[in-house]
Amino acid sequence: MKPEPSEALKFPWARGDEAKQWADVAVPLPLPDALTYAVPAGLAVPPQVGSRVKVEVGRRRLVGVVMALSDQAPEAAHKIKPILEVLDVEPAVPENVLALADFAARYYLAPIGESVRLTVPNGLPPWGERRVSLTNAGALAPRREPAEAVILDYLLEHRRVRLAELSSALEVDGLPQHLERLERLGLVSVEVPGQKAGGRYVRAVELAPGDFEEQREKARSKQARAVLDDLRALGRPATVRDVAASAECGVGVIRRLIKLGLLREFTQPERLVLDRHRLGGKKGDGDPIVLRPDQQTAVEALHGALDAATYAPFLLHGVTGAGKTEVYLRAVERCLAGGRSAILMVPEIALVPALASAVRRRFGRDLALLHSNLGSAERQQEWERIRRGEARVVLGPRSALFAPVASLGLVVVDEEHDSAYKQDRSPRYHGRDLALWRARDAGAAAVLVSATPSLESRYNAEVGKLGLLKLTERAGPGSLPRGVLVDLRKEDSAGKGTGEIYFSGPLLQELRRTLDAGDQAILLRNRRGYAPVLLCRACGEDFRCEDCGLAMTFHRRGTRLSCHYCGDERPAPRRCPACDEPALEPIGAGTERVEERFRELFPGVAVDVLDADASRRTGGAAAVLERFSRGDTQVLIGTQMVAKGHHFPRVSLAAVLFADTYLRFPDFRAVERTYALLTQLAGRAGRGERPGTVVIQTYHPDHYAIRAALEHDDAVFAEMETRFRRSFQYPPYSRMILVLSQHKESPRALDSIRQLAAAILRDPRSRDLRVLGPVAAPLERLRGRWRFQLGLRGPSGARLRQLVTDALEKVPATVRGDLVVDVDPQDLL
DNA sequence: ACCTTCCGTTCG
DNA sequence: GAACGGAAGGTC
Repeated sequence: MKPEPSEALKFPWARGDEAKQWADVAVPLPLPDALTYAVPAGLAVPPQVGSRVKVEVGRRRLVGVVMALSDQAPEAAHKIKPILEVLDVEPAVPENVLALADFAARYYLAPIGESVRLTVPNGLPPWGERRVSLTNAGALAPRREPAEAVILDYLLEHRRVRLAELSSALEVDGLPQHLERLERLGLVSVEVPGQKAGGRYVRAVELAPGDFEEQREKARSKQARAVLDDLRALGRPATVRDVAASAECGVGVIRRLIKLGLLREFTQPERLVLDRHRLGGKKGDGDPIVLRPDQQTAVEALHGALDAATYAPFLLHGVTGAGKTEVYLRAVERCLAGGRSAILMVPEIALVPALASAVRRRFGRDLALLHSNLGSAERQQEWERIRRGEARVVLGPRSALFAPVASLGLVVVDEEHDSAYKQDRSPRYHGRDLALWRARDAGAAAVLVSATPSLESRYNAEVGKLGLLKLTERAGPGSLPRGVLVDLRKEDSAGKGTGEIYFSGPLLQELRRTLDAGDQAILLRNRRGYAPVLLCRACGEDFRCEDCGLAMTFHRRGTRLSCHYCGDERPAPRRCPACDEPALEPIGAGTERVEERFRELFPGVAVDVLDADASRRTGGAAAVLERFSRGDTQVLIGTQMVAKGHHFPRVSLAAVLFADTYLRFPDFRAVERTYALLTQLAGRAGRGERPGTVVIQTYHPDHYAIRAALEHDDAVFAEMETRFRRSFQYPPYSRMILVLSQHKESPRALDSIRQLAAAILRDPRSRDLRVLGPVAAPLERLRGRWRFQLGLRGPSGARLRQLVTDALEKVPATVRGDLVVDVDPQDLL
């Protein structure tokens, strides 16, 4: 029963929100909207907007996030279930982040729950699946509070238990709050399923149960007795290392005691030490850099915007090596000085270890570093540091945009043109575009940074939506590299085997010169594996993936065939299984084969491969980059990863073996991608004292993207590409939505997309649209499902989204289930 | 008559 | 996304 307003006046201590009896909760299911739950009286903790709550959905128990509270009963006729439990004393998600998630869900036509899931550090895994265990500190800590003592002692007994078990075994009120506190104190660790556990496990020992004196007799040596005495005095388990140190004995003594059954050994998660991500260097290292005038101008513009503390978006455009990083790092400093926080986004943090350590050096403990290798507890810890304002600089990939930063003053989007900012599953959000939304919402400055800005950002700068900050010179000693164009049409093909990648005469010459001078070289080949096709010369069998219908890539390492589209793998046969002839021939070349060929051509030269396979194998891309950076390897062969923003002063040659890989993609952004990749690659050469050279091998030597990259003529590229986009009405001169229909029965997939197309075309508002399709998608079949797509272009994004939303509602639910909507698509595959 | 599998529906 | 239930198809 809700109190009348007059009653509330009579009881002024009654807080307003106590009257809220209904809560809209976003749950991790693909439902368009939040579900309404009742707020039962007598909850230990009242729910607030942003609180995580446990609720029943159907027969399942899930964790959701409260989106809104209301004192008005919902109109709906269905039953309303109660909130079972409130998991956070303070809201886990600040309202501004919730607003961002809500906007993302609506803009990208995605389920609210999938969007809200991004706002909590480890998503919203099913309740009860999580496992709780004790850390060292938890085992050793004094028991301060009865309820927590019960929890800790239970864990001491049972090691590692499912949360559901813990909550049924212990009759502890407010278990989640206690666990949350204990986890914050580092006494327990909560693992989230499907994610790497936080920290490593260490061995720990405790006294075996039984009579102590009796056992002490069996110990025999003085050191062994000391071990037992110490452990008894401690009263808790301890790590092997700690015991050994305290008893001043070797680990051997302890091992013997375990064998004798006097000690019990077990493993437990190591206490989290985030310092393992410390990247060297201390705050304030390094010489102060003197800015060039163009940098100075940019910095002043940013400082002005930060001081004004209103929304101010910029495009920072400058050639590679122009010192863009220094400019935005100074902006971050100014932002901190003004008492606000900054988010710094990069496409893939694993590929920029040098930037990460530079930022660490500069901001020290102020930095929260988010990356995909964080365990769940580590991620949570970083998220907490941000929420409490301990860390005011957040460095991470697109997901960092959802960090619970309280007073945001600046968002930086480095390499803003990079398509890694677009998430390829729901919600299909673009980190750069959402960054601008969040900055505007927070009254913050935003800086999009690139040497090769996306056409969208160039356009926005032109129409005044972004303030243009241009850096025109290259900083430091390096000058722009000399370009060498190799026309593959004219090259003598006598020297190359079937479909092999070709080291042309000019490339070999440049390579020899570089290696003789003791310099380093980077070779780009944008395909991993040994050969994209394995072909039987006798019968024509070409080993296609059963689920995708595309040729599987041959990997010589491990002799496997792998489908690069669905990830399926199988052993590669030695002779053709169809005709039994030993006539299998690898056609074409990926990084593995380029490496092989290189070793033949340059025996003894230290070479390394950087691609998805290699970095999985050798302990991460960072390790490969580190070896190259130290000079342990002289040549780096790899996929587009090698072109990212690394700074290697000793690289004087960068070459792309086949520049046309993207050019033929049926995608209007193919040219832009090629240009950005080639320009970035060229930017790797000649960053030190020595002048650099870039070699481009291509069958399209006259293409403007290749010319512009070779001659560093950004204006020419921008003009040509703008003309193309404008005359064909492609983004940014239109807005686009791509709808994909997929089903394992091809006619069904086609029917679904046809129904949607019909619903759209029936709508009079579709008059000014350009409609492509329905047509078979470029990847016609993927993971066993046939794919058709419908491309829609129109002058207004909002109207386009509305039209699609309405059409989706008119179509039966089964049809809708086959469809995937991509707003502002980056890839048309 | 009974069981298994597929597919569509629903979640407050 | 996944659990449920009805329909369809197969089995004794």
